[in-house]
Amino acid sequence: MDRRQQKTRQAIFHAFSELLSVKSYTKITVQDIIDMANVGRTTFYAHFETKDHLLRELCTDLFEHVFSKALNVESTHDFSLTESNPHVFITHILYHLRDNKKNIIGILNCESGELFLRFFKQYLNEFFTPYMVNKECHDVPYDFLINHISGSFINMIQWWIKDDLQTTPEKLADYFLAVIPSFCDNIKEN
Amino acid sequence: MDRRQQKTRQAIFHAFSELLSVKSYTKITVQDIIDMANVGRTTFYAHFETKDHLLRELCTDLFEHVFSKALNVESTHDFSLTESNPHVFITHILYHLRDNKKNIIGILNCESGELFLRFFKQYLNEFFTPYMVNKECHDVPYDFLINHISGSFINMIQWWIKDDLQTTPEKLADYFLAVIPSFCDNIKEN
DNA sequence: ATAAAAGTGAACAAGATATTCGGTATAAAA
DNA sequence: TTTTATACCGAATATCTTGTTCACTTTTAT
Repeated sequence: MDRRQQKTRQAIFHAFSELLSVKSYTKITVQDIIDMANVGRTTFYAHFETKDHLLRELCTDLFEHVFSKALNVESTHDFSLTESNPHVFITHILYHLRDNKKNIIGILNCESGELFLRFFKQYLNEFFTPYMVNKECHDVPYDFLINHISGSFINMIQWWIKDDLQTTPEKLADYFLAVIPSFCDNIKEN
Repeated sequence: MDRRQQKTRQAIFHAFSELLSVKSYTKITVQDIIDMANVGRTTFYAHFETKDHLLRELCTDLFEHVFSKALNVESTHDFSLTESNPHVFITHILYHLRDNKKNIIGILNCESGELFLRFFKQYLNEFFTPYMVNKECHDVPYDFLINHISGSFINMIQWWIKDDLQTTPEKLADYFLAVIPSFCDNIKEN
């Protein structure tokens, strides 16, 4: 790929990321982005169809990164039977989110995280699914439960950010597992 | 208050409500609203500073209504010691939400429910607080827990709407209580 | 060296927000 | 009933944002 393309693409991503840590997504204009990225208007639209597509790609990159690492851990360890695994993975994800603090804060900060959250939830659903397969013991529908777990995770992240990421990932993972019924069994055996 | 004011205000609210059941909040323009409400542009801005303020007021009205009814039940019954109360109240709220289906769907439908959800959560926090006072038994911070419960409720509503309100309020209240640890104790004694 | 690809900036159309202003209709007070 | 205040009207306007077009320049690859 052309070196110029990479550079502009990176410049746009970087500018967008910077802006997200300052103001919320809806308030950011394309003008803001191209000013900060120092690229032409035409160039922006050559790379990204709309501002939404840019966000979409940023989210994809971010989650791909965060979850691939988490899933690497999963593949190097034999995960299916180790009882503390959910805790390990959750902690990992939280660490990676904290590393990307700058990006996610702007997206989640109070308003307009819909797109981000939809992405996030999608990844989480996929992520949590393996832990759910044999948990039909609860008297609630499967998709209600998975929705509840993923939603609770996201909700926790928002709480975390509002608290300015004071809580450690380990402690947060504890809280999460303590409050989610499906995983309670696992954690209480420790 | 001037009769004309009431009429236009009501017309705007009604138009807005109608539009919300057709298209999502962000897609609705002020032009749409004043066309449907059949009022002048100036009039709209005389009543509401911005479109956001209109939504804000609509939300306030809605929640005021929903929760006041729920709290009425609370005051007529002796709530503090009846074990099935949480279930009764939650069911009530769900019924009222279903009655206002038309309004909330447009706001929550996929995008841009931030404002609504913030309001909702605020009310829910207040609502759930009395049930929390003596529940420090869990090994998670109090505000984490209340955030988790309110968040789970909202998350459930979104699941419900996506499912086109198929589930009955009673069943949904069951699911909710089954999945929320603080209330598990109550429900399991039945 | 040259053709292909990428970037530039200015201009433009379309659509939305929010304000202004002179004039009209209506409600409440005299 | 007349008067007065105020709510409403609608057209015009300034401003902002998005997304496109076009003629031109720079960079990369062969």
